[in-house]
Amino acid sequence: MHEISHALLKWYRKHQRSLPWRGEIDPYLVWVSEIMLQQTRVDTVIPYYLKWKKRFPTLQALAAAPEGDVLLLWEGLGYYSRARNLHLTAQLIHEKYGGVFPQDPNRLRSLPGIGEYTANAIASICFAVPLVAMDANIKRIFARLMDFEEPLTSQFAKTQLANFGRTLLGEINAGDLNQALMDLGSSICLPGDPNCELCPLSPYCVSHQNGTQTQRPVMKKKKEIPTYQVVAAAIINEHGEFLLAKRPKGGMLPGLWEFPGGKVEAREDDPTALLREISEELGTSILIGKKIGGYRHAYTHFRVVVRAYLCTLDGPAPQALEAQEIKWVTREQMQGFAMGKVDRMIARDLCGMGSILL
DNA sequence: TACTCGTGGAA
DNA sequence: TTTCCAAGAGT
Repeated sequence: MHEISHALLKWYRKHQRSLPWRGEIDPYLVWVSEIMLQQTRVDTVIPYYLKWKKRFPTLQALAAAPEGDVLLLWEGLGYYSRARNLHLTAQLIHEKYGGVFPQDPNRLRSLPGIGEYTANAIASICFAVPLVAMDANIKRIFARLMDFEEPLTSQFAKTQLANFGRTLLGEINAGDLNQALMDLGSSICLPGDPNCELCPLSPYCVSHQNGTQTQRPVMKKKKEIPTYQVVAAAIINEHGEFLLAKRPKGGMLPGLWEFPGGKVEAREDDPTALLREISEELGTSILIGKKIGGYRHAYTHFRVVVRAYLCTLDGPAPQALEAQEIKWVTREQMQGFAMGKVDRMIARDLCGMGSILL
């Protein structure tokens, strides 16, 4: 074990990546980077991290910001509850901890959006607490080093991984170990086709010796994902403003703005579905005009094919029956409202349409 | 335990 | 085009 960590740190000293948050010890910034990096690639995170650091340089700046600003900066990163939890936790630390980041992993763990991984990452990197931050990279590396033959989802597997990590850690600095393993996992010990020839740990890797490295870790097969047909209405009023709805809490994309609409049910055509959705969501009716565009998008558990139509109101004033809030906004104002990918594409196409006539 | 929650890049 | 899946958390 001692030899493994020695070989790893020797490799890390030479090959570690240069990243905007690498070497950072301000727990606020380490926290922000760790949250952004959850399920998200480094190359995607970097521009967001730099923007964030500029706009919200301190925990106090974040705590004082309006939620709309936070979501707008986050737009495009996905998993938007991360942004709301950052905001929430900043306010919580500001109020309950006097703005000082807690160091105790258990206390960190109790904050919204901080789970076991992130708590251990912050504690190890900022405060040298001796804990392994068990992310997907580290699990994969450990599973290969051990040639672990089962999926990693069981409690038994988690115990095995934790024991292996504790032994490997020994007296090494945990922040260095964690970041070294993550760099190795992202550049050498890749999920699909690991570069074992370049790996400093291959002499100690059981799956490499057994030739099973591409089969580790054993993954459970995932179920198929459905595709839904969806319609959306860009309702324009006499001032050239469009109706946006703020999505409800609890579902997808909470707090983000969208064009009203929804799923086309079985045996419905687009107009029928759209009129039904507008009635349910806004308590009014519309006239459906020309098609703005068609959009394909893949979420984690389903795909959608969205068709958006230019519409006008044909009934009483719309009410926010399901949305948190509704608002008439000009095309120019729309970029100031945080949206998911599909609605942003619709908004973009709307802006490219020039003068609009039904 | 298993499912929900986004998006984009790579193969 | 499709599939995979990335520094996970919450329920």
